[in-house]
Amino acid sequence: MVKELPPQAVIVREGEKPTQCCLLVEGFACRSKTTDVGKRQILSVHIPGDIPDLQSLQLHVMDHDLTTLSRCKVAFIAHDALRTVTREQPLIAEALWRETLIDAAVFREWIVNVGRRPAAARMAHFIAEVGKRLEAVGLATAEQFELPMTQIDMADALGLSPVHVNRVIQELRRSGVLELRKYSVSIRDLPRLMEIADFDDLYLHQSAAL
Amino acid sequence: MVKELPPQAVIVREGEKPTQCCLLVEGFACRSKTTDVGKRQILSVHIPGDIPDLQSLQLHVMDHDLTTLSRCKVAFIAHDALRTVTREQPLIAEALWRETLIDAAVFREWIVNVGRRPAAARMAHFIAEVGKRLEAVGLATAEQFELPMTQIDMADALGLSPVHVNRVIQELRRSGVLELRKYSVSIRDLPRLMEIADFDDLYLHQSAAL
DNA sequence: CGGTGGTTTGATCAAAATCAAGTGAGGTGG
DNA sequence: CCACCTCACTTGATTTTGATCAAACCACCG
Repeated sequence: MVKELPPQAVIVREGEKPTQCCLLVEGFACRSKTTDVGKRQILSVHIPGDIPDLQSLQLHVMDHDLTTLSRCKVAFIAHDALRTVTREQPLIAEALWRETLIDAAVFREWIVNVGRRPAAARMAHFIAEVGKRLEAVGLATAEQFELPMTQIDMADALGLSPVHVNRVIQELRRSGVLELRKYSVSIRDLPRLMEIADFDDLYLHQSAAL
Repeated sequence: MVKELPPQAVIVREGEKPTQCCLLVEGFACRSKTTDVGKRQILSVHIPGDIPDLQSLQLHVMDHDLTTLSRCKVAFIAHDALRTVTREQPLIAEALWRETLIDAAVFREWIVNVGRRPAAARMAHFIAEVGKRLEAVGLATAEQFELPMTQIDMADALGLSPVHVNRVIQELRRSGVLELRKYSVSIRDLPRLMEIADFDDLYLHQSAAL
């Protein structure tokens, strides 16, 4: 079952117990949590081909929200159906398991990003990651892609304030590393970006298995 | 195959391709990454019963280090053996998959912790989490347990400087929330700690499935 | 046109980092 | 047995990074 969703639409909310998973067919989505005091943290950004709530197949209650960033086309797959397949086809189960493990690897890198890198590096790392992932699924080059996030969204992804995000972007622009305007990224100096970002794509586990 | 390891022993290192998983039988271990500029970030802390490198069964190259914190007893399980079991017993595969998904849920919470919570809340959250998890496996109460980490280790887990960790601990001590000395934690005011921490154990997914 | 949401700018403030010394408890070797 | 070393913890002073506050600015839109 395929559905069109507008930007900022909640797909699943923390506390819910979904009976289906959501395959992102078109558009961008993100997972997030909000603290006590109303501060939001984005946990991951998702692109077409991702199943951002695949974990709900085994973890019955959502511990975070899943929201669209842009207009999205999503396909819903019933847990029952998925479970039938995975029980009969262990290799498919393993492939899906692997997907969730890559997800976890990205979370780990985000912990490092937010915990130990200064603001500019955080920003650079985030951009580099999204570019790499889009490139891997053939949706863009690593140097040029759409990114339908406001500076406020990026702030929530990077654990920074929106004002500071704005300043970091300007700094990266001024130093000729990248352009970043209205939902679109152009990387001018990829090697430099990677260096600022301390980026190593190992954690994306994109190389063919084994 | 069971092995005794001293504190600070590397179990697996980033870049390696292990052929076995490690079940922690006794002691504490942690996963970590180190940036460019030599800053370490601890990604998770592991207690007896955990299989901290279970992901290596499907993700062939380690994207982080796994190290002991205290003296540990670890059992190694060959990937081959594990794979045989999981292919024949889908329910076991699912249980292991579920474990890795809880792992991921903890990573998500750590992103929030490090990205959006002030230092005292970070500390409190970390302590609350470890207590809860130890309690769940019957190794301690949530109020009183051993925690073989130096303040430097905690700094690396929380994305803070060691000096600041020290000050935060003193503040929590002074306000009667907890004692924290020489590898041992005593929580004096658990409700208050939970409140400071903005702690909700939902993300640990400890309640019986479904 | 006026509203609204996102971006930009400047000024000020606060949290946490860094720097620099000291303290103190084990552990080791002379 | 004691001097000494090391490592963790502590303290104070200072600096830095990034947050907050407040106000424009600017497009796009109904």
